[in-house]
Amino acid sequence: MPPDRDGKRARILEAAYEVCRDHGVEAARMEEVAARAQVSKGTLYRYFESRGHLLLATILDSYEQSLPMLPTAGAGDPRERLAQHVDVLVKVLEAVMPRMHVHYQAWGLVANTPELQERLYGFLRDFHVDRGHELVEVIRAGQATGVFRRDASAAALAEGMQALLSGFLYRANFDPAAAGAAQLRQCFDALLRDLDPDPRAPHGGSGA
Amino acid sequence: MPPDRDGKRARILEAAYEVCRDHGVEAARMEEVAARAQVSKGTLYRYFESRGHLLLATILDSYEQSLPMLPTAGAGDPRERLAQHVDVLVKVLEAVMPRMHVHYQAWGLVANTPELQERLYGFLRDFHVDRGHELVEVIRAGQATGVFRRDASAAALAEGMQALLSGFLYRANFDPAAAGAAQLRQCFDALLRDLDPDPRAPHGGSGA
Amino acid sequence: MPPDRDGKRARILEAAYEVCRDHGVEAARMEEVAARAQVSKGTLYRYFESRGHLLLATILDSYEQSLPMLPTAGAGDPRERLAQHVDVLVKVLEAVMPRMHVHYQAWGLVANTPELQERLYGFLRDFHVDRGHELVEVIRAGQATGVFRRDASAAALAEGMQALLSGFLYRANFDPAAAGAAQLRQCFDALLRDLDPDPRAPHGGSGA
Amino acid sequence: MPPDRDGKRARILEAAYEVCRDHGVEAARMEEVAARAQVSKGTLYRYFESRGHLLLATILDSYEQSLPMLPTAGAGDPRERLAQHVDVLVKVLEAVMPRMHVHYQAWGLVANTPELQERLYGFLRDFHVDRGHELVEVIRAGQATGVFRRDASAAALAEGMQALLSGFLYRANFDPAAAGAAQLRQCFDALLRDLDPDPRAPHGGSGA
DNA sequence: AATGAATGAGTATTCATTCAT
DNA sequence: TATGAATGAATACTCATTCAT
Repeated sequence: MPPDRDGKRARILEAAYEVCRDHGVEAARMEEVAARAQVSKGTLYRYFESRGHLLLATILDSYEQSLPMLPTAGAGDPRERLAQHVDVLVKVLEAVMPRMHVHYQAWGLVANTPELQERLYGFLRDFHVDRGHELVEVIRAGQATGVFRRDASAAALAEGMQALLSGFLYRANFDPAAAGAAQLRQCFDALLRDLDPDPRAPHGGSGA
Repeated sequence: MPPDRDGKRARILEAAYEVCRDHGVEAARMEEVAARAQVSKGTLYRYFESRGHLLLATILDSYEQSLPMLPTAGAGDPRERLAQHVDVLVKVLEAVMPRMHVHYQAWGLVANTPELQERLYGFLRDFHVDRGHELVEVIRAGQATGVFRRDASAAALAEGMQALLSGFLYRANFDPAAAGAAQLRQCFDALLRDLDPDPRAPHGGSGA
Repeated sequence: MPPDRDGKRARILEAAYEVCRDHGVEAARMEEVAARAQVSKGTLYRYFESRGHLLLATILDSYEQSLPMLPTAGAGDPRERLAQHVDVLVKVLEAVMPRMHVHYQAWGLVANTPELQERLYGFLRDFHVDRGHELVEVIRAGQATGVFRRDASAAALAEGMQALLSGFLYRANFDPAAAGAAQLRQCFDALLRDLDPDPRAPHGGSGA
Repeated sequence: MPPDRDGKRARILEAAYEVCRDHGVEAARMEEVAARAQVSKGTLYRYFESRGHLLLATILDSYEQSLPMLPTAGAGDPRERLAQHVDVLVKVLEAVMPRMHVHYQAWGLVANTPELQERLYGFLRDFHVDRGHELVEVIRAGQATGVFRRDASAAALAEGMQALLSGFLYRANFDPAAAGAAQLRQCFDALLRDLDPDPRAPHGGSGA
């Protein structure tokens, strides 16, 4: 793990992503990655322990790069903050979708290397858990102030929101037309109507 | 593709699934599949064009085997029929979850073979579309009879239900505790509360 | 370890020996061995676990092939039997000498593989121990009948004979002129004069 | 080849020997040698042309270091001088034995480089020839004064002594228990008994 | 002189696929 | 039809050596 003198590490990751995108993760050859990054094969191994480490790093890096900034959890109208979250999740769909083909191939990559598998799983777990906490917090804030129905399960809704996003990303792989941003937004609206205070009032969400 | 004299084809598929489950899809070797199926390697190629074809068939077969019977779309109380659908989807989660690792690992393999990719994607697309139609039909039936809120978007709810299931299956890979049947059911409940008839008149909310 | 249908195993060992002789053991490449044996690289691995196993087998096989038949330990004049042993050891020198360059390279080959090292060491140990027992037996027989001096140490002489041979083989590597058969025979004569019964009588050995 | 400012050359040779001893000659990497010698890899190449040259120098240096001072050929009782030689050879066995593994492993490496092979072989040849001359001289001196039997072949005995030592060093590699100092001394005794003056007149035995 | 980052040639091994029996 | 021995393409990784700093 050298201190990355000339942005080599970044160049390698970029090159590796391109190769994965063009040929598939499994078919990505170290030689081509090196050539695209304009470094030698040996240099690849100064920055990454093995092909598996490089490719997983590439995928995770690509994942993070494609994630828009999450809304900073601040004080404000919970309804507005939740709407911001919805906006972000929809943007995540749009940003990550083009890279889903590469991301999904990570599952095959890590299957035979416990260390890599644990890294991938840990990354995804942490990501979901963190985002889940934020969502729960926003919902609870709204329930506290009475703008959200108090009987609704904040946990279930937070998980549901994330599952909707994941489900759309999954489907985008093989049916992009059915997994668009507008459709996801509609699903969020339907799900979050559960938060409308009784007696049913118009939902002030981000609906079109 | 001989007509499967002695159940050999099924034996091969079962053996292939077991090998994939035990060693990972990528590490599944034809030799071991043949040995487990008690046939020779040559025989494998009488039933399947290539390793990729066998693996894809294994995934699809395993997918189909793990799907409980979908409720036959019949006439009945739409609320009850929808509840049956929910039950089935939850059961699908439980049935498919143990096989998700294998399913996901196949992604990278088929990605390198356009023919196989199209077959996998087509299968999944059709599967989702068919199930989506059934769900929409049930919801529309309920809306027609007035037991479901008419302003709700049947399409969005149908897609949302499927996305929730897919999202849970995705998350079950790396965080099984967070993706259990009870949690999925809660999400369905929250989402489908959107169908509760509005005591008041429609007000032109965010529905399409 | 297949039953060696067409003498393939022998062909491979022969080819491997030739490659080792021509390029050195360390530089022997599997590809060239396969080409010379007129089999594919894959076939090499059906007969030998690894390059190391193949090369060690080659060296040991070559060692055994170059060993003349040892005199059958039978009843007879111990002096004559001992002379036969001397003849054999001298023949061993002549037979093994051309292969010493290859044999000595075995030491580098096995250094990093405990299994192979143990095999090589065991082979050499057994070989020396067995031959040592035969020599000791012959000398003791002569001492029993009085044709050999009883105070001589049979064990020391047996070990000395073998050490002389090994020492000549060692020296033959870098100074073949100094390690010829005639010189070895002279050394044996000098050493075995220790067996002449006192008072000193002419030694009836194999001296020229 | 700088004049070895700070004992760097010696440090490098010592480090190289240790690495060879610990990991085997073939597995000895320049990087680790440099690290142990606390110099950079580049410095290694200021003192030694190549890895092969360094390794050969290491072997030869180690060989010379492990040799106790040979008895200075002076005037004195030839029997005593010969006994001193025997003592030295036995000490050589003890001193060199621990390093034999390294010495032997070098064989395969130098075999691939004619220049290095010739240097190693020349070194060993010279070493044996020089020592042989000393031994012959001592024996001849004793024969001249009559303390050694005149018919004995000084050349054969000198070669025999060296061969015994080499043979013991060889065997020590794989059967240390059988190649101890006491056993070597016994062999020397048996061989050199050939020098005992014959109480009776020479009878034209096998001597040259 | 010293450093150590970068280079890139070199090769054992695997395993899907074939085809003679 | 079934077999399984034989094939051989394909590739990650190492490490001696160099040379810009």
